[in-house]
Amino acid sequence: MNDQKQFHELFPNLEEGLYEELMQYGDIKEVPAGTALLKAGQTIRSTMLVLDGIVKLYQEDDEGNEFFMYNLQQGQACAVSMICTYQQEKSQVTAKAMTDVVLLTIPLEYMDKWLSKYKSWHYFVIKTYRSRYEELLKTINEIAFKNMDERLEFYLKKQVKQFGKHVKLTHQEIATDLNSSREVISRLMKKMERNGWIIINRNSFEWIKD
Amino acid sequence: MNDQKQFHELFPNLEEGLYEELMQYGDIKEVPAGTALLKAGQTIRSTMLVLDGIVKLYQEDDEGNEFFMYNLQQGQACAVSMICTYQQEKSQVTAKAMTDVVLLTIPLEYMDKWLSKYKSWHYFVIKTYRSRYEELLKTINEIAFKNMDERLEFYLKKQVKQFGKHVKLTHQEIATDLNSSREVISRLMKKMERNGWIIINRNSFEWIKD
DNA sequence: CTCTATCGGTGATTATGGTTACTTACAAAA
DNA sequence: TTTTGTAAGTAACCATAATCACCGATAGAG
Repeated sequence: MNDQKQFHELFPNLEEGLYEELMQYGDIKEVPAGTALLKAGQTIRSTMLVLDGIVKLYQEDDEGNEFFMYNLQQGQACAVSMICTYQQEKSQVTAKAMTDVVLLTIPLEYMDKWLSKYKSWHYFVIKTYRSRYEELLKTINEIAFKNMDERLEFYLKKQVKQFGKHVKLTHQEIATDLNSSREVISRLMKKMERNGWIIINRNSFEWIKD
Repeated sequence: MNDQKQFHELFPNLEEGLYEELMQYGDIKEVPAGTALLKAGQTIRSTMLVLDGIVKLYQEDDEGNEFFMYNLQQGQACAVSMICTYQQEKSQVTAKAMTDVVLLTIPLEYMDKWLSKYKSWHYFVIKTYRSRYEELLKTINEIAFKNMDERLEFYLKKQVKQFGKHVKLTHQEIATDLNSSREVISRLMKKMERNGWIIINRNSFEWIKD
């Protein structure tokens, strides 16, 4: 079975019985790009594993400002939904499908059941926490110690790593992610172009440095 | 036994056998205020539970700038050391005893053993991750969306919550925690004093608002 | 009691990045 | 082909906070 095979590759090192239960009780959902998967303040009833596509996690404040945290891609799980699922808590963050996305959603009750039943599930959960925690540490590092030009470079490189050299983002979208303004991003990107790091196109840019 | 009793209160809802093992294999360490408990780049071999005192967790960049993340107090555990312990990874953060501190350190091998053996330990680990992750989210919120005056207020309130109305910190120490400069903090605190929020003393301040 | 080190207060200046206000460029719809 | 909407470029200006320079206050050390 194709799904089964692909699943083994995306999430390696789980126990055989766990794969079966994941297939049996997990719910595969296909959502189009742009779908909101998690809203700040919402109560969460299931955990998400990403099978395909890219999901963006970001913070939103009361005035509607946004701040990019990190992306999830295939083979990764949403730590926030795990965390919240646990005690049916409310999310502090927002998640959005950046591309068409295929998800495996796992109802709350299995989260808990599998933790005692499958050691590999336990490790998976821990690993998910750890890597997301580390992403947040990196993000804090950026925002606490660096100026806008360095933060922009870090951000753009991250996008290039995920989407390839040719990234489809407007200056406005980038500005929103960095909680800056379009003019500032345009200025800085123009400078990067003059320095031969990128080529700016309408609605996209191409990374040519390194 | 006094230690045993106190331990039950600090870390409630663990299994009886786990309390015994914690007592047997955990190592109680008393360290004086100012001790570095975790250094960025260091490999970690044990997890820490805080029995008494306050431990500060902060980031440090290459140029020696600091940025305060959160404090741990009695009844809390260090998520970073749990995370790093797991795969013997290197710490990205620094931890320091802010007061005289009593710790229970747990060697790496028991971390893992207890996860399969005691369900309550499992929950404890998960809970620790969750609450620290949420602290980081709040920190990101502050730094991403707020100005210095609001961040300072948030920071000072946090200290008051932990140390009481009378907090012993110099302006320089506060500035370092917020990765700002002493002059900026002095100015803002003077304004808070004029507004009747605090009383400034040499080496300390008192919170009088609310 | 005096000296010295540290802490805190404050004005002036500067740098970073946010804001305002247009302009130009492009692409799809009419 | 003209219209219209959105993206991007740019200059001028402003706000926040970092930096520089200095002074006064206070607490310990001698």
